[in-house]
Amino acid sequence: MTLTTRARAVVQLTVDLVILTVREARLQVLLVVRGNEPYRDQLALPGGFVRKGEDILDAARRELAEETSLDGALDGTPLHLEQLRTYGAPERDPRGRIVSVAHLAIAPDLPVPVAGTDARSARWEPVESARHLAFDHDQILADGVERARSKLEYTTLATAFCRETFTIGELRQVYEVVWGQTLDPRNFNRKVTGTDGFVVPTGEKRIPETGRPASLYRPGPATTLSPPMLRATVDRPG
Amino acid sequence: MTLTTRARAVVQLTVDLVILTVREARLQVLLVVRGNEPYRDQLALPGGFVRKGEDILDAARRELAEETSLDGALDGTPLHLEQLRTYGAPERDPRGRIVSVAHLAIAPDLPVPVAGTDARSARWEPVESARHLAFDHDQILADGVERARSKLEYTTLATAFCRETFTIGELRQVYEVVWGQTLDPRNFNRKVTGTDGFVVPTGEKRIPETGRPASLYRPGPATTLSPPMLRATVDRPG
DNA sequence: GCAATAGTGTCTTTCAGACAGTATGAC
DNA sequence: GTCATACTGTCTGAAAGACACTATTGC
Repeated sequence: MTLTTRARAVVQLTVDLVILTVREARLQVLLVVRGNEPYRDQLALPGGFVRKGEDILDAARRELAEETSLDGALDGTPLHLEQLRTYGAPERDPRGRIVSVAHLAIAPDLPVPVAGTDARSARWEPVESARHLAFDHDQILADGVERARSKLEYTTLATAFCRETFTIGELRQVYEVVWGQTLDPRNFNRKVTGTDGFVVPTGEKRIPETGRPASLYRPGPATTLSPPMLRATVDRPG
Repeated sequence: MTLTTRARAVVQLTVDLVILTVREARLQVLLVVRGNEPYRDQLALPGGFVRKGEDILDAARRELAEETSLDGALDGTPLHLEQLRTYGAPERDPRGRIVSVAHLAIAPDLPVPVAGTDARSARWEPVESARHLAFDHDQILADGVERARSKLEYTTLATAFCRETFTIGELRQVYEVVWGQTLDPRNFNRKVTGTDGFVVPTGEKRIPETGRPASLYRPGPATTLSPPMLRATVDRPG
């Protein structure tokens, strides 16, 4: 039952994190097993309370650093972190009125054992099989994935999924995995290298176990893509 | 000075509204003169406190209805209302820790005197001249305008600026005013009528004071545009 | 030379961008 | 017929989509 009164809501604030990566050719999300009630022993998105006097984005950065043990940066390249949206249904948390400002983080394929500073076990899970999460985290995850998918279209976000340097093939795999569709390597190559400031060649090559070495690139100065990358759109009428 | 402690933040929640419309061939925003401290007698975005037990979106709807005297709907067409982003810098409000969930609302050119239910004077102001607002509302307004601009590209949001029925010329004016650039009427017409589900003809015509009558349309079922409308992009490198 | 992966060139089609003239209604 | 506004048709250029072969390395 929901009671609405004239009284002002007084709430506690949390940040929740949708941390996405591409691992083993799948889009995966970082989940934790909750150590406390409510939803004890259930899977949830990492997150925590905003502290008194702490900025919301700082709180998200703090949680991200704790969960990924990376201080929010990898080899000097800061992880992508942006506010996603705020979830504040009155009954979303049984402990009381707790409003969560969800954030979206994009990480390269990190060293496998991602250990949080606390004893909670953190693990990567493919987004399709990440279901029945605690609270309204199914919804938050879905919104985060959708945001990532659409930002690949008109921004250079895809490079945030890659390590400091990467091959065009790796970048293409990011698109293929996040969008769930295959892309023509020739057309992709033409588009990426023909878009000013998307990627810049390092001049070096990565030698694979077998096959021809691939040229390495690093992210360019551009942040937006125009014209955008196009994916086969699924239009859902109102 | 900002003090960060281990203690959890306890905050009050507000909703602020960026209500945009196209009036007199300009993009305008609804502003109110604050009746109370802080920032008394200064211009601000309309908004108010979320009530105990009240959902955030409901609070935004309530404030929107109060400010526009339209109960969130015009002739049965609900006004467009979406969450924009959350602003929670610790010092953003001198009264204490108050976190604001800003929303973006799009309205057609409403009947001129927009009177709030309370005695505060509300008025339309062109977005370029809406400066020096209370709190961090300059930033919120800028973010709202930017959101509206970019959503015109890949969604059918532009119809939310129009009344129940509209001419292609009126729709084009929305794009021109919001983007601040002129568009070729022939190319615009071809694009809009050629995009499936964007607009549907009503079969009626609007007879102007002078000149040839224009065909009327109403919004179609499509919500996203693909391929998107393109505006001349200003790329800002990272 | 064989296996494995990287990388490229051309044709076709679609669509954006530029541009000027015709149509319809009121007076 | 004049004024004012609505509306349309064609050409051009850019870029997406489809498609198959060559290049480089380790073995």
